[in-house]
Amino acid sequence: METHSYAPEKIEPYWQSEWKEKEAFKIPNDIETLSQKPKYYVLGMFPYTSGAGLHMGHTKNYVPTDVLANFKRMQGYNVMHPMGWDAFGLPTERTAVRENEHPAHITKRNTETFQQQIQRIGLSYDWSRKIDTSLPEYYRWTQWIFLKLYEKDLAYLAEVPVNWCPALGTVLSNEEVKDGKYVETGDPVEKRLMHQWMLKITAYAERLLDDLDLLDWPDGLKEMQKHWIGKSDGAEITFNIKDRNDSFTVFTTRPDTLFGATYCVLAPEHPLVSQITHPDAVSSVYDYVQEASNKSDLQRTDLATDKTGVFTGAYAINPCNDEPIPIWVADYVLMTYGTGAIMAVPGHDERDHEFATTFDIPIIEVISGGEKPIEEQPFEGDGICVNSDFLNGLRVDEAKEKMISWLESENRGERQVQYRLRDWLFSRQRYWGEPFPLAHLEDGTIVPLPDSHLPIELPPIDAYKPTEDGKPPLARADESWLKVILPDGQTATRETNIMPQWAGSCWYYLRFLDAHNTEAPYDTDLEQYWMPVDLYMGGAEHAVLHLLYARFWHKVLYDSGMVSTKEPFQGLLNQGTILAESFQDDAGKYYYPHEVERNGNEAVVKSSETSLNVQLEKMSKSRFNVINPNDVIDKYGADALRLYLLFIGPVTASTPWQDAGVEGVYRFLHRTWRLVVDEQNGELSKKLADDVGSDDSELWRELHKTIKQVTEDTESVDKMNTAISQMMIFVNAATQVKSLSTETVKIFLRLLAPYAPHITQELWHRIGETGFIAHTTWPEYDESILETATVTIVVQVNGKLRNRLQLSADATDEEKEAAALADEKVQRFTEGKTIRKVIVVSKNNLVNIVV
RNA sequence: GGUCGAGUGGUGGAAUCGGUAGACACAAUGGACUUAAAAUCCAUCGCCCCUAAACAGGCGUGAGGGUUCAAGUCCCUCCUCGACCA
Repeated sequence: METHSYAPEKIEPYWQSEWKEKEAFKIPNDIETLSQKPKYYVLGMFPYTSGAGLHMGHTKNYVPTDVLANFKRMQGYNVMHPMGWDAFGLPTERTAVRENEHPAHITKRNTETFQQQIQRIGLSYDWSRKIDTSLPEYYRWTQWIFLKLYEKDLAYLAEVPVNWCPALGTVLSNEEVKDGKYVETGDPVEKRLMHQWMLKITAYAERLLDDLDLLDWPDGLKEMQKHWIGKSDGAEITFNIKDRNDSFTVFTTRPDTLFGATYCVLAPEHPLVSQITHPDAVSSVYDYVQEASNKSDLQRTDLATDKTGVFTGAYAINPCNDEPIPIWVADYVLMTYGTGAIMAVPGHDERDHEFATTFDIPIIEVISGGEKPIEEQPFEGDGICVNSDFLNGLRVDEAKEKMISWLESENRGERQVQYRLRDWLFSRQRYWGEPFPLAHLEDGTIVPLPDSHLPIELPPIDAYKPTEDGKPPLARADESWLKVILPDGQTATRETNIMPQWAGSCWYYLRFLDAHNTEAPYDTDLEQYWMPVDLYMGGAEHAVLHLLYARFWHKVLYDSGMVSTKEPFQGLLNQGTILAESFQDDAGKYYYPHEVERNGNEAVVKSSETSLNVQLEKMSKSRFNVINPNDVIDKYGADALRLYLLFIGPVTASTPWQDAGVEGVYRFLHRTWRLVVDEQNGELSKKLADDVGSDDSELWRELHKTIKQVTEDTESVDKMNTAISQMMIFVNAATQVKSLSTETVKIFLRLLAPYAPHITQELWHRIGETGFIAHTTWPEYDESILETATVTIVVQVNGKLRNRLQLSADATDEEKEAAALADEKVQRFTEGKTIRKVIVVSKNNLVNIVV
C-alpha cells in the first residue's frame, strides 16, 4: 500500500533542486535594486575545507545563521548570506604530499565534498557568491591588500625567534607547538632566529582596544580580546651599568616600588648579556643561555616551576638612590615582552620574591599593608609607601605618578604604555598559501611588485619541501618564475615565503559582497550598502586570533578609504560545541561506540574485561565519537536535523548529542504533516476548513502567542530552542481541535518555514499556494488577541503558594486582595493569625498575604 | 595560579528588571488499537509522608549562611565542572 506520510527523502531533494533552478536565494548585485530595501548581513565563519568533510560542529553554526537569514528575508530585508572556503593550509599540503597530487587538486576534491554535504541541509546560501581563498581570482586581492599594508610600512622583515621544525622545514605558529613538538606529527621543534615577515598589528593596538566599545559582542569575548592586547600603563626606566658606559631599560607597571628594586634580570637572549658578563661568570652564563633556548615560554614563566638563573658579576645602578644592584640572567624574563629586562622588586612581586628567596637576595618592603612579614610573603596589593625617600606616605597610585614625574625630570625614565600584543609573524616556509607580491634586488633592496603583476600565481614545483640549502619550497620553482623583470628593467628575485593561513580569512566577508569583481576587490558602493556584518557567528576558538587579525586589516582598509565602517563585525555570537559520549581505557586509548558494551554507567570493551571511562567530550574524530550530519539526514531528513540542532539547547551553549532526541522533533514534523495531509489518501486533511472563523478562539490566541514568541526568540538567535517548544505546543493544540482553518495553518507554516524549509514548502504547495514560502512575509501578531477574559490569580501566604483563583481580567488590585482573603483554602492558613500585610503584584497577578 | 562562565528531575533543557520551579522534549511505566510489531492515541512520571484511593501536607534548583513579604534568580563563604589565559 502506498503511504502518504511525511517522507523527507522525497520532498527535500525536490525542493532543493527547485530552489537552485529558480535561483530562489540569489541576491541582486546592483545597487539600484538593493537600495529599495534595508539590508541584513548574516555570516557564519567559512570552513577550512579539510578532507574529513562536514562535521556536526559546522552545522551548529550554519543552521542558526540560516534560520536567521530566512527570518530576516521574510521580514523584508535584503539578506546577505554567503558561503565559501578557507582553502589554503598545511593539512591540504600534507595530504597532497601523501597522495602525490597537486594541492589544488586535493582542495577541489575537498570543497566539492563540502558543498555537496552542506547543500543537503537546505541552507539558503547564494551559491553564486561562493569564494575559494586558494584561487588566483581571490588571492590576487589578498596580495593587493598586502601591498597596501606594505605601502603603509605595516609589513617589515625582522630577525625573530621562531618555532622551527627541522623535519618539516618550516616555522610553526605557537598554537601548532606543544611541549616542544609539532602537535600533528610529534616532530621536535626548536627555537631559531630567522628572517621573517612581520605585520605591525601593534601600531593598531590602541584602536583595536578602544573600538571594542562600538561592538555588540558578548562581554566575555571582548574581555578576551582586551586581555590579549594586554595594555598596561607604567614607565620605562633606564639603569646604568656600574663601571661601564652602558645602560639598559626596563619596563615596569610599578614604578612606585623602584626603591625596593634589589636586583635586575636580563632575558637570556638579551644582547647585553655577553657584553657585561664578568670573565669569571662567562662559562656558567653561557651554559645557562644555551639551556634556556630549548625551553618554551610556558615552561619558563610557569609559576609552579622553580626559578633558575645565574649572576653575571655585573651591577646596575638603581636610578632613584644610586645604589648598585646585581644583574642576573634568568629565563623567567622573556625577550619578547617589554624590553627583555626587568627591575626585580622581591617585596612586591611573587616571582621576584621566589627568585630572591632561592638566591638569597635582599628583600625590602616599600609598600606597607601586607598581612605577613615581607620576607615570608610578597605584598602585591594597595598600600602606603615606606622606605622610599620622597614617596613615603603616598598611596600606590599617587606614588606611581610622582615617581614617573621625577624620572622624567631627571631624564632617567619616562611614562610608557606597554602591550602584550606582539607583531604578527606573517610568513611561512611552505607551498600552499599566497605568494608575497615582493621581489629582492641583488643589493638586498626589497621592491613591491606593481598591481599589474597580480596575481602572483603559485608556480609548479617538483616537491613540496624545502630546498637542500634550506630555502622554502617556492625556491624550487623554475628560473622563469623566480626571476622577475621590474617596470624599470631591473631583474629581481621573487620572495619565496608564503602568507600564513590566516591571511585569506582576513577580508573574505568583503569579497562576498561583490565576489566576481575583476577590477577591484569589491565595489565600494556595495560595501557601503552591506557593511558592517550584522551577525557573525563562529567557534570560540577564533575568539582572539582570527577576529583580531580581521579587525586589524579592516582598520587598515578603513584608513585607506576602502571601507566605510571602523569595525567589520557589529554583532557576534559563538556557537557552543556539540558534545558526545566518548569511551577511553586507562591507557588513554579511545573506542568507537560499537566496540563498547554499556551497563548503566559502566562500560567495557565488548567481549573483554577492559573497563572504560565514559565521558562527555567535544565531538571529534580523534575521540571516536563523531556523528555525521549526513547520516542523520539519511535517516530523518534535513528538517529534523535542523530542528534538533536548535532544540537541544541555546545556540551558544555546549550540549550533548542524543540520538533519541532527534526522534522527538521528527515526530513533531509528522504531526505537522498530518495537520495538512490525510495520510490515508494523500489528500488535504478533512478537518481543514476554508472559513476563517472555524477555529475556536483558544487556538487563534495560541497562534498569536506563538507568533509573538517565535518572532522574539528567532530575533535573539540564542533562544531558538524555546521558539521550537512553542511551535510544538501550537501543533499539539491544533491536533486536538476538530476543525482548523487553512488561514491558521498558513500562518503557522510561515513561522516554521525558517526552521524547517522543506516540509513547510511542500505543505505550502499542497495547500494550494504557488511560489516559495521563503518569499512570503513574516506574520504579525495582534496584542489584543493575546488578552484573555479571565486571569489566574496566584495566592500565597507567607510566600507559599496556597491557591489559584480565576478572576475577570479587569479586576482591580483591591478586588484581587478581597478575593484572596475571602478564599476558603487561603483562610485555612490565615485562620487565627494576624494579617500583617497584603502585597498585590499586578503585573504577575499575584497576592501574598503575610501573617 | 589568574580571569570569565556554569551547576535545576533518570536525560536535554524551560523559567532570571526577585513573584506559580520543572514549559517543551527524550527515556521509563501502565493502557487503547493490532493476529503481532511498528506507528499512533490516552494516562503516570522531582523526593518524602498520609490514604483503600484521593484531597491535603512537608521538602526541593551544587553546599552553608544572609538580604526580602517573596530567592533557582541578589549578596558572602565554600565545592565541582567548563572555557580562555599564564
